Amino acid sequence: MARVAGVSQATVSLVLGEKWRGRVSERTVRAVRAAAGELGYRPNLAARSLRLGATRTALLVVPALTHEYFARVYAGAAKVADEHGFGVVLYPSPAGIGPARDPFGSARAAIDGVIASSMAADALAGIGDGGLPLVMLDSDPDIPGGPPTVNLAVADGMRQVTRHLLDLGHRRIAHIAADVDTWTFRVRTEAVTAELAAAGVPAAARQTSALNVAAARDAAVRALSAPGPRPTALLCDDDILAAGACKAARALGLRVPDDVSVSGFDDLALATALDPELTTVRLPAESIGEHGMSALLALLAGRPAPPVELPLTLLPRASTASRT
Amino acid sequence: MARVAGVSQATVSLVLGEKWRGRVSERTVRAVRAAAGELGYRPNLAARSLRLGATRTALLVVPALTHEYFARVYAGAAKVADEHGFGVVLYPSPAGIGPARDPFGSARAAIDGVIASSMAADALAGIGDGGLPLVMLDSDPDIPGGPPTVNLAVADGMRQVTRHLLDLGHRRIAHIAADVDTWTFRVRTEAVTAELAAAGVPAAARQTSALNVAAARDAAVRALSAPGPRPTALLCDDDILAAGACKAARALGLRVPDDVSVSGFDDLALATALDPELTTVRLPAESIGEHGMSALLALLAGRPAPPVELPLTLLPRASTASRT
DNA sequence: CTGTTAGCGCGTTCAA
DNA sequence: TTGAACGCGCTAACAG
Repeated sequence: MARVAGVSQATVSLVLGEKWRGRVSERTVRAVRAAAGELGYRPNLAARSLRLGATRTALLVVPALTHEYFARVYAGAAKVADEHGFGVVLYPSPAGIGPARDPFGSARAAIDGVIASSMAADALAGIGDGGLPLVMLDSDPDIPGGPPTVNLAVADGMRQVTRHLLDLGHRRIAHIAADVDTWTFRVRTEAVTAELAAAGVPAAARQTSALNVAAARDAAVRALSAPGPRPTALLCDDDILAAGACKAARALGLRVPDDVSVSGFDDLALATALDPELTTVRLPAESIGEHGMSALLALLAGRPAPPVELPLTLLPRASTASRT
Repeated sequence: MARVAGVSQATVSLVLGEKWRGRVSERTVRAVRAAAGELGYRPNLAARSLRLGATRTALLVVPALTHEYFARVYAGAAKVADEHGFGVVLYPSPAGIGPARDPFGSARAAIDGVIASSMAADALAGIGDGGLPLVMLDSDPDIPGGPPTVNLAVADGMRQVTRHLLDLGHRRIAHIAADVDTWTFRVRTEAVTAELAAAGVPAAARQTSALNVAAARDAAVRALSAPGPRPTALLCDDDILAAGACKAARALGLRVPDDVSVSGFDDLALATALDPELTTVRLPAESIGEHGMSALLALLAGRPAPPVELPLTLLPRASTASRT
């Protein structure tokens, strides 16, 4: 207690709470601040939370922390949270390799609200959303009256890649799809199908794969060695899948992009680590984190949080080329 | 308040705290539990923390969340934390692109202890280590009387790679070193130097590089096009650097591993995404997280936490081959 | 075996 | 302008 610090106690609260407009004298304020500095005073968060009923902490639920995308979403959310005196704690959902089942057991900090990223709607039911303010990132926006959403223009991004391949003259395009049942991946498949149909090109042969390099390699081998004319382009749902596709091509003696073009999605660090560098679509991951946190903040303040949709940009690089 | 739930209040505390061995009757216990279920009762963490003076939460400080290694350390730490009713909150240190300066502002949950991973000793001074129990991961163990440490046998790992290249017949080995001033990287350089000297092989030409692919590529180009005989192997401090090295080789018209061998360190997902797959050293990331949390738990319980050193294993893959 | 009481550190309201 | 008193929800000690 900084009452040793000269004057009183409630005064301290006023000063450190910046609420002394016309209540405390300048001199006293300086005294309190000095004392607080000397004693290295730290307000007790637990007591403050108890009194205020709020913890100024948000929970970010992600399917898997090891995917670079979510680390960037976290960074974005943490940035704007910090600007408002909020904290963010991570909860890697059990759907991934996640350790715990209950966020209130794992990230046991008390929580004012939840931000869920790229989660299946039902996986979220497990979360203790007992009336907690909730914002959904990169999720199905079609729920009327549902929580506020911050979305990526995933469909448009996928359309851009498809068109890019089409423009390069490709007509036999295989789609390496992630077999993850979330909105973000369902939309990708739909967009590819629709865009191809609109161009009057035969529907893509589709192979599904788990989200890892080895599985993607196998899927791509299947796509490339299927009966009938060989695809000239492999359109992948994710950079990780694209990495597997490149390996598959090489294993079959095909060169990228000379014999087969490969495109990714996400623009992970991986995309430029590969050789040739991956044509892919950049996702504004930090930005979606920032918008998500802003929406949650709005919710907590009782303000409405209008839905947001963030644009994606195609990054043509060396892994795609004209059909020769 | 679950006192509406039948009996009393302190009784509830006992029941939910599993401390009613010979204090409360079976019947009452059932009544309390039923009521708690009906009312969807959630103990208030803030109040509990206030009363107990402990938050059962640990802070994990990492240099950068986007590096897959730290995500895995977190997963390990979170796993054992959860087993003990603890939570883990992440604090990406400002040294990286991190958002905030003060962990008590950013990850504002109150903290019982701190686990610092791969941090420079001085960067840690900024952390509010005001007498907080501290465990250091993958850090300089040479501080006597310092905090408990959990270390990786980094030197041994680096020795294994060096020996591997030596055994393959390489005599002109260039070292692509990360220019990050932390123990873990300093040790790598020392180990390479020592092992080469022990084998009576000329010291490695060394190029330093920031920890990203583009910088590594440039560094590797410098190493490969330096005056004098060209190195036949590129020994890299990290898989990311190795990815850059592979690109450099190819840009110079050299084949990996036929013309030049490349080795990495960390066994990231990247290592098997590349083609050829990277010879690298596997780091038991989850394991170091687990041991770190265990050590912190020991500290909090007043038990001593003996230093731990975890072994590393060499993973020979396709990016290294005999000198032809 | 069960209920009562006190106080953790803070913000706030009320009286001086 | 400031000090004193109350209560947030919980648990540990003690009284019944």
